[in-house]
Amino acid sequence: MSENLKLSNQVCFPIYSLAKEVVGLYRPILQQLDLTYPQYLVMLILWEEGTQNVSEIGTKLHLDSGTLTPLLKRLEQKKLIERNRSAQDERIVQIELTADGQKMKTAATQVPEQILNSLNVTVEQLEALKTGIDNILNQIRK
Amino acid sequence: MSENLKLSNQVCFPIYSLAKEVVGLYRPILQQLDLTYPQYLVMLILWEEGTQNVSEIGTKLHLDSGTLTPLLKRLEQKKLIERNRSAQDERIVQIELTADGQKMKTAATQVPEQILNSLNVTVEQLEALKTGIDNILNQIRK
DNA sequence: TTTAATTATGTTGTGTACAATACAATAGCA
DNA sequence: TGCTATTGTATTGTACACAACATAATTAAA
Repeated sequence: MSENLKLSNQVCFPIYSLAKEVVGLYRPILQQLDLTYPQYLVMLILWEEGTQNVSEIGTKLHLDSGTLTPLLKRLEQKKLIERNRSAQDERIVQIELTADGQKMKTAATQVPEQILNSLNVTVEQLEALKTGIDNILNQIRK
Repeated sequence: MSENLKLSNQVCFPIYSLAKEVVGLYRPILQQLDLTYPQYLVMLILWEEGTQNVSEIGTKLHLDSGTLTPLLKRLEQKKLIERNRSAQDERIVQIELTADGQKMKTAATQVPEQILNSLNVTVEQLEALKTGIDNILNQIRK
């Protein structure tokens, strides 16, 4: 196999591995909030942008309803969100923070700092990595 | 929130997203071999390095037995591998390619090329990304 | 040599992740 | 208005992914 062909394995596997490591870094930190990483991503969107449709959340996180529906039901069970059908269009389910969910935002402000610490790399390294990843994501998604 | 703190979200989420996109790129290509991406990774190891313990595969892929045992049983059902306990140490399960599994190696040589094409970026971009990812992986794992 | 610790794998439970499908509600159009 | 296509969500089935625990075999130590 030529060197170029090997390269795809040598890049794709580290991408796959790094994502698992990153989720693993979040795990003990988010455990204090009783959240998983995908659940945290949903909460971030609600904290930043307020009430959202299921499909809006799905578009932003690139997750489909088969993933989101059970995930959102778990957040609902924890009393962090409410799921209500829109009166105007009954197909739409609005996802809204509860008071508990809103309150969690304060505790969650500590998460990024803890992650940055455990990543243990320079801001310059992170920014370079972000640029490289965004380039490839744009190529793949366009 | 300071810009630096936002950075962790702005890097970690793209890492998480990119990994899903990459696995998604492999999906239609590997479908022709009736393999998933993690199954393909196991087959790659067996093609390159021959018979392995479960734990050796787990170490190389950073996967635990709760993931590997059912995955390996699925590969066994497809007659691509055999699982045999070692006579010397009966705790050890040796994972060995069948003739069918060995034969698949030829068809699979086309996979890296197809992935490189669909990634649609330059080799330089890929190598830069690989360097960035490997740096962070080393930091996290050390 | 009996016991204790370690090792290797398996099992169970929870939680993504996505394809395929279903279905109800809305929108667009003839 | 009625019909059709589209939209938004839910359901089902398959497959990871990992924590926690269980179990059996081996090794090490007293």
